[in-house]
Amino acid sequence: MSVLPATQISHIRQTLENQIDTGLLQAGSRLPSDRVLCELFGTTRITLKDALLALEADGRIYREKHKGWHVSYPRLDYNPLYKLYFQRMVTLQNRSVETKVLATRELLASATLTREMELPALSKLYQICRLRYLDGRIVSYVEHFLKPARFPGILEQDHTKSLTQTYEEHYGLHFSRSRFSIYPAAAYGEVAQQLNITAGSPILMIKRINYDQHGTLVDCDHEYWRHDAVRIVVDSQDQQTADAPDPVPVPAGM
Amino acid sequence: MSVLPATQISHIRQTLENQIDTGLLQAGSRLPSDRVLCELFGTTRITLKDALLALEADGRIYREKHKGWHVSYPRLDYNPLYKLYFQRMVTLQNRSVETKVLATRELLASATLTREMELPALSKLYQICRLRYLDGRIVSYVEHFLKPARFPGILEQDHTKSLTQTYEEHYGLHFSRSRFSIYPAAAYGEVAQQLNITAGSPILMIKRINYDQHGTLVDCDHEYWRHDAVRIVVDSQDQQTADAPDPVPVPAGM
DNA sequence: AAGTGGTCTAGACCACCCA
DNA sequence: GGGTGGTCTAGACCACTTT
Repeated sequence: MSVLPATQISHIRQTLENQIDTGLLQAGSRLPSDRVLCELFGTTRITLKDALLALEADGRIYREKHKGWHVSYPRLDYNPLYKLYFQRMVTLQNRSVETKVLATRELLASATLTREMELPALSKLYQICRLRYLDGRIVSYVEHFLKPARFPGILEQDHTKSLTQTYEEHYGLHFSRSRFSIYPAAAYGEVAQQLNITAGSPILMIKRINYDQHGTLVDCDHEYWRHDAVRIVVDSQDQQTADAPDPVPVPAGM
Repeated sequence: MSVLPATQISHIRQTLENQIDTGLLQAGSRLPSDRVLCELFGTTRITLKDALLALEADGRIYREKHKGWHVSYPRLDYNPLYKLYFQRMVTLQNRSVETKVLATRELLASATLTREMELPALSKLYQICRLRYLDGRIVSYVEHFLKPARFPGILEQDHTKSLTQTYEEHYGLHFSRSRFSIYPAAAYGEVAQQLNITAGSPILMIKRINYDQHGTLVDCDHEYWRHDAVRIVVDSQDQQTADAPDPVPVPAGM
């Protein structure tokens, strides 16, 4: 009764999707090599790749460079309104997180950062680069940019645990406010390398700007997420934000 | 002094990106046809396509089926905490929105919807399908699912203006709370067709469940956004949500 | 009717991973 | 060293849009 797929690509996609949905292919399990799949579906590597790319775009499968295609795991719920400990957000979902520090350095703020953090020209920043593992798998590459004046000596500290916690314990700082900007993008260069994905692969970008208890902008971070690993969850219960004044009726016809 | 790109793909990508950044290619303008670009870069259509797909994943260019590649427009800021009128959110950014109603019908809730809306088995729902245009371009395909008991006769009304407004004016309803779930996905079938994109193209999925002033779940909607057309913006200013109790310190080493 | 993008074939070589 | 995925070539045919 069902309509036959119009193309080989959608046929391959639907077949694999079906095998995943019915549990024949489980989360984390590896698909056969592309040459084997080509044989299986009687097609060429390019056609097969188009089907796999569509499943990747949909977050159903993922790949690590030179290590084949795997079935994706359930997404982590990321709630931007749950401000304090990222680690706690993860453990509440019965999952585990690890953090690896890649580098800490002082640098000159780029043009984009200068704008985003409202800095004067030629400002210096501290940068902390980290890699986050969810249940043992790499899920995000994170860059923190800190205003040096507020965090003397922080580059020498241990950053494998929560940075937010370090802020509180050593600098008496807690966040009163964070501004998030979230959008789909692609990974290149260092980011793609660290996430172990092909340049040009889709990711989810999460940028965050943080203000301390005095309302002062103190740091920001750029999180590059594997796009199949996360879901943004927001609950607007009885909230009214500053930039949402009393609503005015909109003219008809809009 | 700069490192030469390792591959043709990244060379093509960087060249086009540069032309866009410097304004030589402006938002909305069409790239030359793929055969012309192949000639220009001395490569084949498949290699060129890989480069264009990477730029598409990054939201720099977009395509309409059989109509070529175009430079993307600036993203719309979408603030889930700004609850009331979507139309107003758009006009505040000095942009224009239009809505086209595609279909209205009564249907049996799917398994997924039944779970998401906490319905008993075999429930009926009203469905309203709409297409949203931002500055004249299609940006999202939206499906609303309404609990029929709460909205008698609504299928016969005009849905080209704000649905939220209709709720208020005709059914004395306003939202006290909305739960959002946002994640990257791919477009297939009806969605891809209406958005005029190729099946398997990346999109941004925004699911929303709405509660009225009595805290009762009344409707939900599924928004399929062109993934380069939107950015999620959240400001957590002094907010504490119900599912974020007093934070407990996390054991060291997490 | 001409031109465009979408799909598809049948190969090749290389870089990287693992045994 | 064998197998894998990533890159790349040089074509073909079809569906769709535009003129």
